[in-house]
Amino acid sequence: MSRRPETRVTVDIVIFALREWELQVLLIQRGVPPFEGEWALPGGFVLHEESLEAAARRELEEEAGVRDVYLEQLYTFGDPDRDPRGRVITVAYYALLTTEVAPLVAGTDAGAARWMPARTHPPLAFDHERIVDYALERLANKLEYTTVGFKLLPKKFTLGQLQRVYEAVLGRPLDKRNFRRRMALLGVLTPLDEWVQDGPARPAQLFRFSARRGQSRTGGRRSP
Amino acid sequence: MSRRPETRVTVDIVIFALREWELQVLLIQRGVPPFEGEWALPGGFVLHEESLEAAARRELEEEAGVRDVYLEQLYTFGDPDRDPRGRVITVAYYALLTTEVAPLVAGTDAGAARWMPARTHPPLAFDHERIVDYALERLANKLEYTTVGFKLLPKKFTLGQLQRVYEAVLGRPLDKRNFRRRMALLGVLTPLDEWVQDGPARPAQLFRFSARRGQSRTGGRRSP
DNA sequence: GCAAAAGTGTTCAGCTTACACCCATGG
DNA sequence: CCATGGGTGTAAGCTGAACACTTTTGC
Repeated sequence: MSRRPETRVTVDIVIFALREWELQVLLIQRGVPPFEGEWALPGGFVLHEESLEAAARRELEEEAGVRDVYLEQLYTFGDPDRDPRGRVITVAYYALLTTEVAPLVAGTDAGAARWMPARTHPPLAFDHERIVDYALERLANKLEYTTVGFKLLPKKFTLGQLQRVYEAVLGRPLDKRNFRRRMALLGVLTPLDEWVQDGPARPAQLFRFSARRGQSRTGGRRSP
Repeated sequence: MSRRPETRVTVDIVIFALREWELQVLLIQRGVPPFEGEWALPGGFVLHEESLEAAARRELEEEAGVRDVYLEQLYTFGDPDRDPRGRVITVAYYALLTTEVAPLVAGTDAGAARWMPARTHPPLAFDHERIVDYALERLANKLEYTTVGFKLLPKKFTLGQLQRVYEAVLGRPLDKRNFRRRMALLGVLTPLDEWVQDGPARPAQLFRFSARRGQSRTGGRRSP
């Protein structure tokens, strides 16, 4: 009885976080062939009885040690030759880590896992470059018509920090007054009675995000 | 040696076309269990050596008899219990048929394949309702910032027909003058020296679509 | 006092929306 | 002559982009 060649399904995750106000992605250095020694996205096989999102969340916990983060399906890549080991179809996700949980990620700067700038990183294994590029594009687009941006910040933040998030993701500077007006118009910012200092300058007011009922464009669907 | 339970991958396609200026989808009546006798999306298993898009195009040809149509990946559905036969992950696509090729589709009104209104159709097998709903939502969104709408029309069309496409997809009436100005501003309409009559009324000028170089938002990516 | 970031309004252009009438044709 | 869809302009409101100075603090 000839065994049919098997198709396997993986999830790969583009994990974004801000580090020193730069948008970075978490990459893993491969310890085994193929692409041994090269950098790749965290990911792994989908277990038989788990949903795709559950697989992605399991990998997030196993490889980055985080849970309850923003996660969204990106695209499914299935070219027959994308993995030299055989037929592997991957469902790509992207995740957004708040600045509170990002530092907790294992191997932050040593070991097999490492944060790298999202736009300038070493060549990646498999077709992972394409996946990162697409995730960047999706994230930048969603920033314009949703409130995903807040998922990269801590619970309390200043308007300057919020603007730096937008600038880091979009990759271009924004006008301070226009930006603040636009955010105010969104109606999702609650000012707090707290002020903090960022540098040797005037203290800035803290705000928190509060999604509006009925218009919770909190970042789009997790699944349709 | 215990055989690991296998995960299989399918593609399912929401095939849209306009019929009598109504947005319809092509459905297949299942001849075998599960869901025997119920309506479902056309689709099938991904072969071992073909890409996901190739699988979708093969199904389009096998089940609808069409090729060279607009096709875009939608989302991947992978809940463990979405198919009673076992673990089946499906990569959903949607396709847009021009009014020229739509009538050629097999079993147009008899047999196992049938066009049904996209918004009011019988209950569907598996999780196919969700897929159709999501495809409708995606299509309506893309109509607003791309030129996918033209993919549902013949090469030559009148402005009235173009407007009916938009109204059918968006599900609401549009203002004629505003619509025509907006289309003109897009700069993708080439007027022809031909006029046709739609009904017992004044003849309408024909136009053709011509994508502009450098801004070919022709409907978005087929793959990132 | 100087460097650094916070905070704050106005103007202009372009786009979207609302809205009504005459025209050409077939029956 | 009437029903049907084709074709056309204008005014008001809204949105996005450009743009500069004062304030508060640490050093």
